Amino acid sequence: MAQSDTVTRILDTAEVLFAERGFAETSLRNITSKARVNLAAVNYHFGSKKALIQAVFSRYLDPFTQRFHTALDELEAQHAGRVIPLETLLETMATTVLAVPAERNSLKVFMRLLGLAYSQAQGHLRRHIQQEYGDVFTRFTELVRQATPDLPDAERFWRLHFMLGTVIFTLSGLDALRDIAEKDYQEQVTVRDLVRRLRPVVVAAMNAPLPPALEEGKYANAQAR
Amino acid sequence: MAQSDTVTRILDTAEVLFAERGFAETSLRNITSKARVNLAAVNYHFGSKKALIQAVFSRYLDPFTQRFHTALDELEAQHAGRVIPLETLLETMATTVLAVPAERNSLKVFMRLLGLAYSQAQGHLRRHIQQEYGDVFTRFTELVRQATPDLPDAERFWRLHFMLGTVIFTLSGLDALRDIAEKDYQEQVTVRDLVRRLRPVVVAAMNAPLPPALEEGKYANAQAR
Amino acid sequence: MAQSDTVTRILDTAEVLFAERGFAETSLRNITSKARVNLAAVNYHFGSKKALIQAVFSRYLDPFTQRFHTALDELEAQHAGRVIPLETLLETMATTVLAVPAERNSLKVFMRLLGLAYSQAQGHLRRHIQQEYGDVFTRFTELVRQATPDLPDAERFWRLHFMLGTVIFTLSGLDALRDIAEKDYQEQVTVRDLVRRLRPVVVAAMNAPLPPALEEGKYANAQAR
Amino acid sequence: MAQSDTVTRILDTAEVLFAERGFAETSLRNITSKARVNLAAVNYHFGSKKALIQAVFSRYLDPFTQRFHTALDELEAQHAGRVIPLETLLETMATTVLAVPAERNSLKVFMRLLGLAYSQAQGHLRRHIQQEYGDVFTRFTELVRQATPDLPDAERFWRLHFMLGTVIFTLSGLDALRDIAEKDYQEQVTVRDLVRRLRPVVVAAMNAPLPPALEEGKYANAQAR
DNA sequence: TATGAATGAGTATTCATTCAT
DNA sequence: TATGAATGAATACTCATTCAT
Repeated sequence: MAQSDTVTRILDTAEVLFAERGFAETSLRNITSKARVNLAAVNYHFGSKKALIQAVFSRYLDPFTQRFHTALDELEAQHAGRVIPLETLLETMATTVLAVPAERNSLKVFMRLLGLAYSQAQGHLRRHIQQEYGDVFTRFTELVRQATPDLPDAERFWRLHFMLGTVIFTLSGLDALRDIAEKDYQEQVTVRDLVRRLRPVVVAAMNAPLPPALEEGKYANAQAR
Repeated sequence: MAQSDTVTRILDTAEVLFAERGFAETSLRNITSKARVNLAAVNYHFGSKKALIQAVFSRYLDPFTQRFHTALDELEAQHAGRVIPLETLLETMATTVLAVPAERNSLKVFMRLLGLAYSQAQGHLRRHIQQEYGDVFTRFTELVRQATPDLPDAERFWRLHFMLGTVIFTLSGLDALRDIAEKDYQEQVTVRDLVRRLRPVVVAAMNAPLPPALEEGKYANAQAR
Repeated sequence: MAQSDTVTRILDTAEVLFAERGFAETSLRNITSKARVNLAAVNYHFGSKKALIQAVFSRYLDPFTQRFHTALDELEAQHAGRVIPLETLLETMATTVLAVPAERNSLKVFMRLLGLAYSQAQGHLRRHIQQEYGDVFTRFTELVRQATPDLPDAERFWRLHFMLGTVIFTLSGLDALRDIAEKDYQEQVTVRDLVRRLRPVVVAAMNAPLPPALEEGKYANAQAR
Repeated sequence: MAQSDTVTRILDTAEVLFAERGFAETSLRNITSKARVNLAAVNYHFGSKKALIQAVFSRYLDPFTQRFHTALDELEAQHAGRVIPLETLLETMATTVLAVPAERNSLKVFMRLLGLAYSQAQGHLRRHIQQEYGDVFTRFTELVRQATPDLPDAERFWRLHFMLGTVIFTLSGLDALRDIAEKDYQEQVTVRDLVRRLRPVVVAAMNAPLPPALEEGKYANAQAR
């Protein structure tokens, strides 16, 4: 069996099982037996379960970063120093992030994985992602800053994360939600459809009025942690 | 050791560990040894690990449902058949959901637990929550429907979930985000502060313009899954 | 099955297998299956393989240290401040060290274990022994110092270790040597017999003339490591 | 990469790792990765791990036997039928055994290996050494017999092994002992220095008075094993 | 009512060796 | 001649659960 075959089979199987059941709940036995590959193959090719998890993500994120950098290069060239509108930035982001999984017919899996990356206690994964892909996000955030000059920095930070939550939560839980939606509203829901619904919501959220300033002392007793 | 003591100690320890590391990553040994309780005590008092997980949630959700029903009763009485404004509904929801954990000084833990309930592969938990607490949510959703008569049902369904994602994602990942925010913007971030920031965003999102209608056939080839 | 039963069975089996094959070459499976005990029992009762190894040693060394301290107390009382002769010290040491394994009918095993403790790469074991039983040895060494006032400290240090080597090497490899000896010299060799043979050798070695002093510069090119 | 290169690299790395951690604790992966050689190379060039262990020893013992035979030839020629004195025999032995590792700057490694050969459960190794190099030892023992005509055969047998123990134990554990000695006595200890200290001790031990004869029946109940 | 002991099934990982190329 | 890939057996250890007392 050629290497690429085994490695690919492991990655393909792993990402599906991880997406279905989470990292801790998926054993290497689950993966290798479903992939019809020797149990030791994971450790041989990847070194450890942690490294396998990271490899699963890299297969999506490596091409993503590359394409996203290219896309941002083009946007900057087109706008020649002028500010790139927020909607354009969001649109580009959405298109690019969906491109790779769309080609691989694994949108659902990828979205679940993204959700897991945030919610599961895989510190190593968060660190890996931060370290490998932090730069693109920094570049993107800076462009968003230029597109929303009236938003205080802290407010922009939080709103970006609010929207990140919206998107990841929705797309990663898509299966369950879709089932309910189709039953209740007789609608066929596609990812593309959801993106259509998300756009006005995200834009409105980013442009929402600022909250009232904090009044001094008002929250003196507030329990924060 | 009195029973209530043991049971409480187990629940207190379990919720903290679950929140920190997730369900699968927390073993009964972790819990019982940290709670300084016999290893068999969990199975003795709760029957199984699954039942313990559900009990941890019930301790928050039982008083919540009770109070939320009461709060909605009062709102309906005050508005005497007229529509309750969306903002009032959201405000009431936020206040009630935060009340119980606030009293127990465990806001952070509760939010993490909520996030886990959605992201971790605990089918039994989702079913348990749906079954035990589905009624209040149905009642709330119906009131929201009356408050947003112009929103198509399907659109309202999705937007509510978009916002659920915003809130759960943000509050459950609060720790990490707070660290970044405090480092970058020298702001002390409290849960109450975040709720203040969330309000205008959620309202704006719910009131965002409708997306353009789907064009017939446009997505014939759309890859949905 | 009572605890003491399982624990004892594990210890009894473990010491025999360790003595026969070494630590690394003896798996927990070997031990538990031969002891007809559940595979998880070792980890339950001892925590880890390392801890089991240490427990095997403690079962010999704990009573040894206790008895040796008592024996030295008595010797000091008898000699009332006067120097205790070297032969008496060595005799007492030999008697005490052999007493415990003799009672348990496991002289051979104990001697092999002592040999392993020195030769196998179990850093944790050396540390454990040093830490738990270092004090008795220090006390003994000091008495030897008083019994051999003419020996330079460094010379005494090395000669004690020379003799330690003699004893441990011989007794721990006893089986093989005994087989050869019995075949070649038609002698039945008992441990007691060997101790009889060892005594004059050890005494002569300790009392051997000092080596000629090192001549300056003579070993300038000596390769030491 | 030339074969000799690979083979040498494996042997060089293996002996160091074996000496540091023992045979069982050193995996072929450890060796090949440190030697920067293909994992399969050991099995390819040596056939098995056991064969590699034997090869490591042969690299020292083959030249040793050859030289030792030559040295004994010369001694016998010089003494022309007369008895060769014990000290001369021991001196020759010591010089020859140290010559090869000294040339390769690996005295420490070789001594550790010798110690391991005796203590670790490598039956195949003991058999291999016995079989390949037994003859020289037999020849040497016979010369020692002639040099110590008053010693009963059995006594000589045991005393030779006592001294073997002294030497191997000391030199193979040299590192740890040296550290202690240098700390406590501010002495730089070289192998040559130790040999100087060993000589009078070994001679004295071989010439020690005979032990008192066994009294009949005295040890009838002696527990030998 | 509570617990220490025990257990069988499971975990990730490492091992020496083989094999196709 | 040499090697990357693969493998089956083994490793120590952890798991939730059960059971006798």
